[in-house]
Amino acid sequence: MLHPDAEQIELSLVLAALSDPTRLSIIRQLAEDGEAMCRRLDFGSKSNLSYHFAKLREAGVTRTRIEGTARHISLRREDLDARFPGLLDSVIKAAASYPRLTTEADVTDGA
Amino acid sequence: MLHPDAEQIELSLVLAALSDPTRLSIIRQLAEDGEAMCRRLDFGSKSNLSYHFAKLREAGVTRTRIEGTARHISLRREDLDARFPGLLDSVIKAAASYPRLTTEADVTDGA
DNA sequence: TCAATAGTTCATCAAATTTTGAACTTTAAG
DNA sequence: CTTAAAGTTCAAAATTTGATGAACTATTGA
Repeated sequence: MLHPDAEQIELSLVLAALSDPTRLSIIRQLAEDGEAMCRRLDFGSKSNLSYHFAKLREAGVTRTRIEGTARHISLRREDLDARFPGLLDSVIKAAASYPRLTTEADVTDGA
Repeated sequence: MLHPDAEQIELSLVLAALSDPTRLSIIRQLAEDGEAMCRRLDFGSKSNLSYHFAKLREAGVTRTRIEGTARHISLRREDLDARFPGLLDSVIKAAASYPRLTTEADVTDGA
């Protein structure tokens, strides 16, 4: 479970991580909800979601916290703001036009 | 020679266009010099440079002005600022760490 | 202990990206 | 008209990316 140091975060990797529509949907969800768990997202296959989360994490865009068997994913806002001021905010605003990946669970239970 | 309208510019295409190190070098050069001509850039092959310029142009990041046989490339700063406020500025600042693609010509003649 | 849950890792495959060189188009110059 | 210069376009090769299912690891609960 690798997270790059804040200083090692590389622009081209961050932009590549953010350039995929699926991952922009994830970013939107994280920006709105604060933290996401894999199982709460509607997604084709577990392994593909795992792949996208790894892309974001390895680029330094997200941090993954492990709690039991669950992974809690959040944006590395401060690290990104320090390294690339303004970048994440502008992307988050623009990502509002991408669809959410919300599960029924989110709608029906109160979490 | 297609340029998307300002309103049609798509975030994921812009981020994909900006996510390549070669193109970040081009962006840096354009931000510093205002306009670039293909022949002024040190580059492996003409066709590959043409390809990278097309990527930037088709994503809406640059505008290409034709003058005789030469192409003059410039950033679409206003269009991008209107559509994704702050995005281009933050990328330009961060792109300063990518190498220039300067030719000898730029150094020796005064253009 | 046994089974279920949550997610990772691996192999594979399809699709998209990047690079190269050759052929082509257009403009300018002699 | 002929030639050269500046780029574009096309086709082929190399690389990378993204998707899928099966096998695997680790934690939780009965």
